[in-house]
Amino acid sequence: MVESLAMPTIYDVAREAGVSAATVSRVLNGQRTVDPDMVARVLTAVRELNYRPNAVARNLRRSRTTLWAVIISDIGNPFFTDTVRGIEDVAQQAGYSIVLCNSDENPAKEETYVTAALSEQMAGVIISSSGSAKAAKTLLDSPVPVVAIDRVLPRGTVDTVVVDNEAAARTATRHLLESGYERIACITGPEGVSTADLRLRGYVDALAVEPVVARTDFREQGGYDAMAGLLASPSRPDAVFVTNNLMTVGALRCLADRGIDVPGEMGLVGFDEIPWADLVRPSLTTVAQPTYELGRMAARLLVDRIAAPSAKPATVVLPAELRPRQSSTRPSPAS
Amino acid sequence: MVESLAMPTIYDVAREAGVSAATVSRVLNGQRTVDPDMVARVLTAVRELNYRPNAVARNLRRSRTTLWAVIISDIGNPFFTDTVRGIEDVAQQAGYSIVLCNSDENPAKEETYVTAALSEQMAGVIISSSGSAKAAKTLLDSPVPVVAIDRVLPRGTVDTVVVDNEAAARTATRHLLESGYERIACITGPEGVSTADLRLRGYVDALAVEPVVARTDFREQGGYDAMAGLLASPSRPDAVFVTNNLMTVGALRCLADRGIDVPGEMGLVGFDEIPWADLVRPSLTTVAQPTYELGRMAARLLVDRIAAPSAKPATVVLPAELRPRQSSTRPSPAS
DNA sequence: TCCAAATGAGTAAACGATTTCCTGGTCGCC
DNA sequence: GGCGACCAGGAAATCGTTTACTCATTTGGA
Repeated sequence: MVESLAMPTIYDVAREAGVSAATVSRVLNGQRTVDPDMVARVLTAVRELNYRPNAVARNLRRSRTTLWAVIISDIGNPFFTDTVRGIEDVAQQAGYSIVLCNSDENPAKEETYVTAALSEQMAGVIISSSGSAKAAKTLLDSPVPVVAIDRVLPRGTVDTVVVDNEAAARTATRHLLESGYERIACITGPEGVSTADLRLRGYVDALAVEPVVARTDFREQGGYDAMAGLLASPSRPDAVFVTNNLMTVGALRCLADRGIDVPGEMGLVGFDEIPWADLVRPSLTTVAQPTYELGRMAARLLVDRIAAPSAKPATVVLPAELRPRQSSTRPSPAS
Repeated sequence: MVESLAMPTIYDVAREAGVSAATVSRVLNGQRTVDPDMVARVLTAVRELNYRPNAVARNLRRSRTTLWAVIISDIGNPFFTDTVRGIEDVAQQAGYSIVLCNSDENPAKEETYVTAALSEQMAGVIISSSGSAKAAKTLLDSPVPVVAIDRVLPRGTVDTVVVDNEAAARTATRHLLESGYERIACITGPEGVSTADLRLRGYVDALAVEPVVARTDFREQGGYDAMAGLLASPSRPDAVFVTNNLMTVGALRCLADRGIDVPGEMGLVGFDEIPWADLVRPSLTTVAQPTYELGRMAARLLVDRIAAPSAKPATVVLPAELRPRQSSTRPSPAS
């Protein structure tokens, strides 16, 4: 077995086995029956030369790939961990591999990844939009199958998998009201990102009084700063509904830094489950999403879409579930 | 602007602009100076047709790509979040994009991703090996530039970026000893994974007495089960050094479920920083790694390796830092 | 003014696989 | 025995770029 710098091609294998390149291809792809003796010769040649088909050439010739781009907005968000697993499990089953692209809530990065996915002729795209209208338009103008997950695509009529954000936010807000909190604020994400807007709407909807809203990014530092702002404001709340997990952590850290008692002085409900919500003291009340199932469903929709590109786009809405824990359980005023 | 099913090719653009395909290519790649008038015509044609170069064809022709495969062992581990960011920042700078592959600590999956990376002619691979000797051999036998990160590659002489695991484990164990714990156990990962073995060695090294070791996977459930096992064993420890973050969470949850007081009844030090280590009660003593820097360094090594494929492989060892918090602070026996 | 060098654009040959088309041989059936 | 269907294998076209070559034209220097 000679090691050479250049990778062996199918012609090298053909020469070594004494057959034509077409035969090698047929052996490797099992398209047509090939003489058993030749099969054996080809396979040994493949092993001898340590031959590995060049996927780039194959993809060009076939003008399709077996890759999905999964464009998520924050790889550091545990929300996406299970979601990606769900996608991956279905993809594997269907013969696709996934490549993960982390846009980091940055529209420019998102656009880069979208154009890359199109240039690379990806078989499909699953995207949690960071709100870039340009990226959305690029995708919609292209023939590539797309599924939106977690967040709807701006102005997009594509397959979509989301949770019932508005209803879940209403439930969370009502829960705080029922716990006896009176001045409930909301910390939410950027305008134009569907989850931020819908969860805000649910909160406003459930509230009888004037809403108190802090808009920030969906990151931890944003949550920290927003919480600090609310604490300093004249309309200081006695409870807060935070519309994603990272901002919840930020808010929590802000409260801890200032020694503010949760849930005594400040009630807290966060959106998205957090792996350690029950380990922290006080334990965190959260709105849990069926993350793994979201991923599975998105992948299934993508498989179907690839099979039937012109079918009518579907929207799947899954329920989210309130998990009441200590951070929203107001001690009785007797104490 | 006519929408057609087939993507336009460079020849469509050439025809539209009234030039040759070569000229279009030159305009788009800025190789040589082209008549400004032609440049303008080409660019409008590109816009008209919504043309996007086919990266598959380009890669084939150039016989190289601008993609790096980053193969990590667990996407759910926050350790990798910052690491991937570090890699990404350097990659972007150097004109590469990264595709993330999650092996999930599964050697078979890892092998799949390795062969995929080679087939797809990736420009380089950064890998945190889950211990598959086969995957390692495949990589080493190939001409693709490889950098090992976090964990050394089995039997591999490649560029490597790690922390000083043994020293850090010694420090952590000594810290528990100095805090007054006497029967210190160690929960570590699979044999053959370098971090598991080296951290164990550091622990054994620092200990004067007979070590108590539980081997499991690097996952949360494994940590839970290992902790449960230690609690039930005759040689029940009064402190435990856990060699990664997920297992630490598992151990912590096990202790919480059984109502065992930390740090009173059981001291705890975990390897890897955890984003919420200071929010949990008791706060967690950890060995923090320079995660972002690990990623940056690995990416830099990869850039260098691509530039000089036959240079001597380097190993970079970065320091890890003990962050003492409550979980290892034994209350004075007076109480 | 003339020649060499430089420039700019087009033609066509790669890149490495898959797949269509074609050829020669075998088999089965009348 | 003859004819058509079938089969297996090879030659060559093809996917969409980039780029080595070619050639005409311009430029600059002597």
